[in-house]
Amino acid sequence: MTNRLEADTTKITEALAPGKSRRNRPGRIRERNRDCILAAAEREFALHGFRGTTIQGIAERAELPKSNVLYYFSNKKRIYCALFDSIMERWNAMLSEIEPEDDPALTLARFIHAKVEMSRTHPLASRLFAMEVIQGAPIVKDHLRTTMREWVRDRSGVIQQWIDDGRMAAVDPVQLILLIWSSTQHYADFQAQILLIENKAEYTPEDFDHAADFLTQVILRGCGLEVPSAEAIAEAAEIAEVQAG
Amino acid sequence: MTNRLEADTTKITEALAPGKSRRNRPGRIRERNRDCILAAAEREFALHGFRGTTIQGIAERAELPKSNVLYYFSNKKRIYCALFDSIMERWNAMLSEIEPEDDPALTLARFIHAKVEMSRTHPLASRLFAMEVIQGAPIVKDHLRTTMREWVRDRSGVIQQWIDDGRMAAVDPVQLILLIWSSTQHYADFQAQILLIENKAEYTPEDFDHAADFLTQVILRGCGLEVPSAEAIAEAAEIAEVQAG
DNA sequence: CACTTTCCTGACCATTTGGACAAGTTTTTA
DNA sequence: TAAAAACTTGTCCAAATGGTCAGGAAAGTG
Repeated sequence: MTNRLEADTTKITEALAPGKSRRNRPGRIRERNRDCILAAAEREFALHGFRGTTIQGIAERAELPKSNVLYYFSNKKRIYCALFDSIMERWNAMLSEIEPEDDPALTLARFIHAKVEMSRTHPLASRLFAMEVIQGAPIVKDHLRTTMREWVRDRSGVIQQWIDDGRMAAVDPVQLILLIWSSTQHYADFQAQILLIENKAEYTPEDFDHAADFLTQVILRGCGLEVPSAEAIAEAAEIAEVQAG
Repeated sequence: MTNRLEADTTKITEALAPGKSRRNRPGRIRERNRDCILAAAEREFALHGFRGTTIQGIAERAELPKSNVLYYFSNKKRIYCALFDSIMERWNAMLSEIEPEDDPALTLARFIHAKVEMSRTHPLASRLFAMEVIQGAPIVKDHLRTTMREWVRDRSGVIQQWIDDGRMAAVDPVQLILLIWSSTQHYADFQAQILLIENKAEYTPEDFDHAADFLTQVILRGCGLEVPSAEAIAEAAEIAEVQAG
């Protein structure tokens, strides 16, 4: 009954205490329930937005009493913020550095594929982010103004260098990043529309591959670049993963 | 005190009764208030989604008592639906027909420009639509399954014909339409993100022109098409407008 | 002008909301 | 194993919600 206000700080026990079995490690209950609540909240918030989501709704989806949810997160906003913390962290992890020496075509192709993959594996996070931004980004405003702005500045600098070196057509680098961002995001955010138009009940894994290939083709060609082979892209992605891991 | 339930049908008096002055034409109060409520509702729904929007909030923005709002629209859902009726109508009006004989480059360029223009003139409608689709399109589901599917089928048929005739590169026509849709929509829906990244308080009119030109360049080139001059695009748009009017 | 229709709105209501809290149970620790 | 810490949850509450309704004001009509 003690730590009510600080109850929603992340990762109390970072590493397992030595000698404790995994099953009985302290904090495991907290971890399990937090994860469960966050998963439920992600669905609810992505479905109804911040104001439209009720704690009761989250609780029901998590199959916990409302009071229990409020034990772990002192109020609705904290749940919402906790979600964005983990979403932003994940994005930062994915969006790797690029260097002027890198190959433009391979780098862009890899970025497109990674972003589509993100839409496939984390569609709810994508929709949640979309909702937040549509509503004026009240929570992630700071993050966009700082981290993401910097991220875009760095990347567009490298792209501009590629252009100056004559390695690709002269297109506005920021616009190019926005184009890749929006067209890839779209598969997660507008899933309902796409499925209805294509008369399908669900995406198949190939849908994402096709989408990524299509986007790579059109955008790279649009930038005056040769489209690398699928193998080359996959290979580049693997190298990047090894470097990151 | 009579027509409470049918109060929210559109356009009671289609034409002005002859001999009536415009100021005193019956139904003018209804029309004015309905418009006012719908404008307020558009902002609120685009900002908070369906569940997150309150009638009280709409009423306050429209500077009317809540009861008055409920006099014109018997419940929240009716307001929401009325909005989508007008949005869909506007879109249908904009999205003109295309023929296999048309020039691919000019037609696509015009479509991109028209869509960006839509993001500029009706950003709230765009965001409202985005919210609706993210939430699974509960209201516009039918429209997407019928009208919009047909629309995409027709267009992609023509594009496929262009490809078969060797007039453009072989790209998936449906994916192409989705790409144009998403990249143009993005400027309205993710306005907050773009402005924060570009460190601006507001869009300038040129921002939209730049965006449209950029997208035209990259997408058309990506489809193996020559990019028409800005004048040619503007001219084609005017001709289309005359034909539509 | 009288009378009908349309418009307006304050008062009201059942339900839901976010959240506080106390009294309990379970788990961890010394 | 007993005390401490962590966890659980039913109960409660004030405020907000969607929506009703009756009764009055204004506008339109013959």
